[in-house]
Amino acid sequence: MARNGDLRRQILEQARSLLLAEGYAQASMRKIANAVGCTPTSIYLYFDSKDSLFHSLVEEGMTRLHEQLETVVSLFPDPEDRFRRLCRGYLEFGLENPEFYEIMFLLHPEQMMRYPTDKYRRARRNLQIFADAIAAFRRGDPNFDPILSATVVWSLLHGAISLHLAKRVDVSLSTPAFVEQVVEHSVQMLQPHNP
Amino acid sequence: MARNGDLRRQILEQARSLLLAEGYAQASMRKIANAVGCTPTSIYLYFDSKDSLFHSLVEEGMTRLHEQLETVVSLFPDPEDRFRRLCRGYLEFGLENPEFYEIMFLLHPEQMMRYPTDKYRRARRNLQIFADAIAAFRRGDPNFDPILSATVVWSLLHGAISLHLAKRVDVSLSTPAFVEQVVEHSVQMLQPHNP
DNA sequence: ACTGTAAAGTTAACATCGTTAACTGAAAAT
DNA sequence: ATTTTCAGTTAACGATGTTAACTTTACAGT
Repeated sequence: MARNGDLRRQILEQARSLLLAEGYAQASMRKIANAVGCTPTSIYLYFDSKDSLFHSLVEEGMTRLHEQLETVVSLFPDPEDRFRRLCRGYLEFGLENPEFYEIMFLLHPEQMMRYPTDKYRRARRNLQIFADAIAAFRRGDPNFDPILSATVVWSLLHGAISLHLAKRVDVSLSTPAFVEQVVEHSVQMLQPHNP
Repeated sequence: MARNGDLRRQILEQARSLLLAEGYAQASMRKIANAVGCTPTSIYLYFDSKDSLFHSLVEEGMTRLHEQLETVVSLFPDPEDRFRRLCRGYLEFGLENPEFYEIMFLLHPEQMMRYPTDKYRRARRNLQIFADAIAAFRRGDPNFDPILSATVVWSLLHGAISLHLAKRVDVSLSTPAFVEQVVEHSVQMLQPHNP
C-alpha cells in the first residue's frame, strides 16, 4: 500500500494518540492498526512487541521532560529559584501528561517489560539536572551527596504525582496548592540541619 | 465437591500466593481456579470480578499496614522517635511486600478498577496516624496543617517505595541506607523554617 | 525484456485472557 | 414425594498479543 515508507511514523502517532485517549491497556495492537489503516501484524515489522512500541513513546516522553527541565535551567540562574522551578516543572509535566507519565514511570512493575537499562541515560540526565541545582545552594557542605539528595527529592515529586494521578490526594486540596506545598517541602528538605 | 464451605477462603489464599509469586497480570482466574481445584467460573460465585477479588487482598494489605503502624504508635511515645519509626515502618512494609504494595497503591491507574471510595477509610486512617504523629512535635505552630504535611510525607515515602520497586534507584545505594536517607529527609522536611 | 530475490503487507490461526449463559447435581424445605 | 434452592460445571463469546505462512510489490542482474 502507498504509505511512503512512513508506516512506522504513523504507527507511533496513532499509538500515542490512543494512549492519551484510552490508556495503555485499552490501546491494543488491533486498535492501533485500525487507526493507521493496516493490519496488526504489520506493526511487528517495525516493533518487536507492544512493549517495545511503547518504549519508543517512553523515549519521546523522556525527551520532552528533559527539554522542559533544560529550559528551566537556561532561564533561571538563581540556585534556589531554579530548584523551585525544576520541582514545579517536573510536577506539572507529570500532572499534565498523565498517560505519558504512566508509561514512563508508573506501570513498569509487571505490566510492561522493563525499560531497557541502556535507555535510562536520559532519565539519569534528568536526575543530574536536579543534583546540579541542589549542589549549587549546598556548596561547601561536606557529607552531603547531591545525587543522593536529588534521588530523595525525585522520590517526593514522583510520589506526589503518583498519588495525585491515582486520586489518592484529598480533593479538598486544589492541585496548584498541592504543587506549591510539595515544592516548599522540597526546599525545606534541603535546608541545613539546625541542632 | 467437598470443600467445607470454605471455597471463598481457598480462592483468596491461592490468589494471594499467585499474586506474590507471579504478579497481578500473570495471576489469572484460570490459574487461581487450577490452584484451588475448581473451575474459573466458580470464582464468580464469590467475587464479582477479578478486580473485586483483588480488592479483597487490597483490604488485607491495608489491614496489615495499619496494624504495623499502630504497633509502632503503641510502642514508641516520643513524638520524633515515633515519627521516624512510622516512616521506617511504612517503607519497610512497601519494600518487603512488593506485590501487596503494588495492588494497594501502584497499579490502579487503568490496570485495575478503582478501589471503591468507601473502602478508603483504612487508608485514610493510616494518613491520620502520620498526621497525629506530626502534629505532636509541631504543636503550637499556626499556619501548619498536619494532614497536609502528612500527605506530603506520604508522597515522599510512596515515591521512594515506587522508585525502588521499579529499580529506578541507583543500585550503588544499599536499601537500608536509602531507607535511612528517606527517613532523615522526612524529619528534615518538617523542621520549622529558619529565616 | 525476463527472471530472481528481497522487502512490505496480509490472511489465518494459536493460546490465553475475563466473563456469561445454560446446565447439572445434590441437599433442604414444603 | 415433590419442589425449590444452592454450589458447581460445561461450553462458549469476544478480545488480547503474537506467530507462521502466504501474497504482492519493487527492484536488481543478466
